[in-house]
Amino acid sequence: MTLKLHNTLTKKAELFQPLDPELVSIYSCGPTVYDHAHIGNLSAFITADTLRRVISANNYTVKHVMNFTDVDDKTIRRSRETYPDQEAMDALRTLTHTYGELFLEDMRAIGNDTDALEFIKAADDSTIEGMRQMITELHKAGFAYIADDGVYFSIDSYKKSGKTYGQLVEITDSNTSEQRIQNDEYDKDAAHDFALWKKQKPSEPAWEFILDGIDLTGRPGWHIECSVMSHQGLGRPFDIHTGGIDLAFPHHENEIAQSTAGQDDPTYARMFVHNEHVLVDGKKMSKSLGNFYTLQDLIDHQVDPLAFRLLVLQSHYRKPTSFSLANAEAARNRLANWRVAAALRHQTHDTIADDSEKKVSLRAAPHALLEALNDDLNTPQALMIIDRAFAELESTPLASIHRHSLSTLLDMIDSTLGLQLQSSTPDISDDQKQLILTRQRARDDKDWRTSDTLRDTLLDQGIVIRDTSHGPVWQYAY
RNA sequence: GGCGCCUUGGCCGAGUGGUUAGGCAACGGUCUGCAAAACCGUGUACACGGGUUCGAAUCCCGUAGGUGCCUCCA
Repeated sequence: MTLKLHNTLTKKAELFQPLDPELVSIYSCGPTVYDHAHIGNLSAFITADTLRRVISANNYTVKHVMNFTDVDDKTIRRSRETYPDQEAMDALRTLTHTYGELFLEDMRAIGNDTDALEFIKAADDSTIEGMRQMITELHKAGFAYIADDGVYFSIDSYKKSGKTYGQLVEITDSNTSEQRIQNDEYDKDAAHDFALWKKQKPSEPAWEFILDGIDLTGRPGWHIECSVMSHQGLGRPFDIHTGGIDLAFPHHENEIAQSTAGQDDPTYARMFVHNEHVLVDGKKMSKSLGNFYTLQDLIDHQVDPLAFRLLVLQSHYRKPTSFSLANAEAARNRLANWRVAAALRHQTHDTIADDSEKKVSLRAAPHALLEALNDDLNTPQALMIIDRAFAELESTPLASIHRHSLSTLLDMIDSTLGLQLQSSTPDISDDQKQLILTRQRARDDKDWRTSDTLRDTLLDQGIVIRDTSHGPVWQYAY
């Protein structure tokens, strides 16, 4: 079993070989916690979660770090608007804590395992201290310079040290708006130089920072946050860096530059795995276009958050996903059908009447599923395998379905795809089972009135009875 | 302007030189105490124009349309 992943650094699918076979290291760019996440944001985390699940399914132990960007322009601006009476720092903490918690709720709702993640916050004291140290080192080594509004990273110095800027996205003269190098002491030297640290502006939260005897009290730049947090969480280099494709440039490119400037090892992360966007009407879902849905919007439209997860998994992570409520409904129906199959495990047995070779797809499915996922997370292929296996179940009498085979497949689905088919379909109560038996006896006696009444009773409890030629089968009503 | 990507049947969405992807929806039929389900059947799919090839949705060139990044963005 070998796992292949597409690496943005090489633009190719590569065999995944961890630096340390005992512990795979993954860093995922997390949310900026200034507002509710929209479902486009969430889709990136579904991809990251699925990636970790698949690596785990290959029997690796994984350390998966995700950051909270809880200090930047947007969090500061929003916190001042929302809590104008609080001190700047308190307002920032209040706002980011609130949305951080809401984010975690959304994560769990869409099936992402937050317990498997280690979260690091940019505004934590230890992170800030790490950033001060890193900036100080970069400055000492000549890769950073002090301007009147902050500290900048010099891409020119970086390139002169023999490193490559433009590993993820090709940087050409024509797509940089300006690349003249002027050694002004107090200005951003080149258009692409980016801020490592920004000096405090009036009524902004700030942390002390003295560099080269100059008081630079202020706050970190965006890119340095992730370099420091990944370093603190995973060391350097680490195995896989994930994020939305929009982060490839400049964010990840800049992370690479900061983290490898002056280092002997030119590697920051071995692989970058980037997911494509969720589209609405063919356009990227974004706050600025206003064409976004939050998870709550979906719930208001009766879309199960896990159906949204299935919708995301229905398309390959490196292809855009078209979102519409109609598509969400299709995913919801597909998930409902899968839950019907999952509920069958309570109605089957470990010993089966006939062990014919009919259930080929069911038995082969767990292995085929992992094989598909190991092929650069080919979730659409994986879903097809599941559909085939479940379709086979529907035409198979309960007595001929081996419970163990079904449970094995469900375990594989839930562990790799996180669809929670089993926890969403618990067994029915003994009373309810008795009702089904009583109803069946009434049917045998052709007492339709009693049997229909009992069927309605069960329906009121959310359970649907299907009378097959092999006897009654129950499922949850959706 | 620079660097990319995309265009598959009603909708979504895999495939990527020759063999039915799959889902959702729709229509017809069988079965059924009723209901539900199930089962069987039904769709002249690969943007357009050239080229390569025994053979192209798949490779090459061009055209059209769409879209992403280059500024905060998952």
